[in-house]
Amino acid sequence: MNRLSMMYETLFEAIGPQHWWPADTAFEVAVGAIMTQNTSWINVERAIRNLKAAGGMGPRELHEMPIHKLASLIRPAGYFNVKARRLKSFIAFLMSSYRGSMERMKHEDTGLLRDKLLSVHGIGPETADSILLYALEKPIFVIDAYTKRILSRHHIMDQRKAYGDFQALFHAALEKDTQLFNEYHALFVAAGKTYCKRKPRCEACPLKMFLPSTEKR
DNA sequence: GACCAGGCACATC
DNA sequence: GATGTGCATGGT
Repeated sequence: MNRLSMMYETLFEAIGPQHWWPADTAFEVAVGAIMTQNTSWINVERAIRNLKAAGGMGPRELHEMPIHKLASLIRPAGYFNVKARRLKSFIAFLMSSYRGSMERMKHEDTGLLRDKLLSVHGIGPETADSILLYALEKPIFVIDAYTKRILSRHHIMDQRKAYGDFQALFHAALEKDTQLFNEYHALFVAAGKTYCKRKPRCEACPLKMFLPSTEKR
């Protein structure tokens, strides 16, 4: 059993299932993935509530909504002008390529779809992979700031290495299992929030057993 | 008041 | 290819 598998088992035992992604529909996952870029989830929840209250949490509704109205509704999520444009770009792509249907998008070849998502304005590797894994249930591992930080703290890979380098590590070490990837990434985020911020709390972290003994602070 | 949060596009070297 | 900057709200 490799180290990444053991870290997963350890986190799952300690923290338990995270039940990601918190959303009612695949489309809502995608919207949330764009809005949570460099933003705490609590603020995204407010924005999603605003959209729902305005009757706008669907591809058609958001496609027809004026961009300035969209921006004002998602204001609590921050970067609202930028994100309104990014949401519009994704929805235009969803409309033109899949007639507004996440289900039709799901039937696209995964590798090809990833390339297409990456070509949409405002969708980078993490957002694309979040949509693939959490909205479309494809076995693609999502790398985020917490994942990089935790692996870097454990000297498994330097934090400044590229997104793809981190992702390759997981794809090589683990079975391509959607449920496993779902849970593992969510556990990294949960563990990162609690134990691995700028001021780490390694003494309380379930992963401390994987640290060199000189670094357990 | 500083720092941070489930990134990305764009400019510049 | 690597590095720097703008985007913005809300919590600690």
